[in-house]
Amino acid sequence: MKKLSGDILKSSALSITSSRTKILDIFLSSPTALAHQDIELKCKEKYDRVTIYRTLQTFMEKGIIHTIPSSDNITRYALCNDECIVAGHHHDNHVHFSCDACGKTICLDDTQIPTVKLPIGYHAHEINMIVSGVCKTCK
Amino acid sequence: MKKLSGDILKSSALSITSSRTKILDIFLSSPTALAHQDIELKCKEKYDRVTIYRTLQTFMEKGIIHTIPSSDNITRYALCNDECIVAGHHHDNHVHFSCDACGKTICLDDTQIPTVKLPIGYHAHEINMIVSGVCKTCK
DNA sequence: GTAACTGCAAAATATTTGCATCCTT
DNA sequence: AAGGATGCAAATATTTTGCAGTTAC
Repeated sequence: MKKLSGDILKSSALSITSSRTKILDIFLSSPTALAHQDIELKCKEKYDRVTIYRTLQTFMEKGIIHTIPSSDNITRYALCNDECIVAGHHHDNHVHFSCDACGKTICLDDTQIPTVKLPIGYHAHEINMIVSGVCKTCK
Repeated sequence: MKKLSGDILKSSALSITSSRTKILDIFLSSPTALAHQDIELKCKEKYDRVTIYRTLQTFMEKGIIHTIPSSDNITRYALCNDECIVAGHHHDNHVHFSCDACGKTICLDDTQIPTVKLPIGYHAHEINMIVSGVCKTCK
C-alpha cells in the first residue's frame, strides 16, 4: 500500500503546497532515482527551477529523500523508507544500482550492503555501495 | 618506490607537456583524491582552468586516474594503480573513504570491496563502495 | 493575519567549445 | 614540419541568492 504525499508532508511538519505535493507524487510513482533535471521535465514548465531546488533541499533536510552518490556529477534523489532514519541520522543500508544501458539508477531495497572491515583508526558513519552494470529490463 | 610522471605519460602514449607533468606530479604526491578545484589551487594560476579540465579528461580516457562517486556534486579523481585496468576496463576494487571532519577522500587500497549478491537479472560490471565517517587523523 | 513558500531576476559558479598560437616529437 | 596541446574568449549549464508577491494554516 502506497503512502500519500499529504501524509508524508504532514508527518514532516511541512505545509502542504502544490509543488511539494507534485514533486513528492513524482517520487512516489517513480521506480527510479531522480535528478533535479528529471523532475523539471516531469513538471513540464509547471514549477520554477528554483522551487524544485529548494523543495529537494527541504525534503533532504526532513529526511524524506536521500542522495545517491555517482561519478557523473549528477545528484540523484530517492525516497527514504522508514528504516532510513535510525537514531536521528540517515542510514539507508541498501545497494544502489546504476544501469549502463538505460542510465537509470534504482534502489535495490532488498539487497543489504555487506559489512566491511576498515583499517584501524577509521570509523564508518555511513556506507554507500553503487553497483553499475546492466539491469533486469536491459539485459 | 614511486612512479615517475614521465614514465606514466610515456606508457600511455601521451606527449610530455608541462601541464600534464605538473598535474600528474600533484596526484603522485597527494595522499587524497583531488577535485578539479583542488588541482586549480595547487597550480596557482599556472595553468588555465580549461587545460586542467582537458588534462583530467585525457587522464581518464587513458585510465591513469579514476573518479570517485560522491553525493556532493564534486567529481574527485585519484590515481589508478596497476590492477585498476583489468581486461580492458576499469576495475578498481578498493573502498573509498570520505572524512566528514576534514572533507578529504582517500583510497583504502588495502580494503577490498566485499562481494554482494544482486537480485536475479542484474549483472554487475563495476562496484563502488564509499564509506564516510571519521578518518585516522581526525578521530 | 502571519509566517512560510513561490516566481522572477540576477548573481555566482561550473563546464564546454572554438580558434589562434605554441610546443612536443 | 606537423599534429597535438594550450590559452583566451565566449557560450552554455548549473546552482544560489534576494526580494516582492502569494499561499497555507
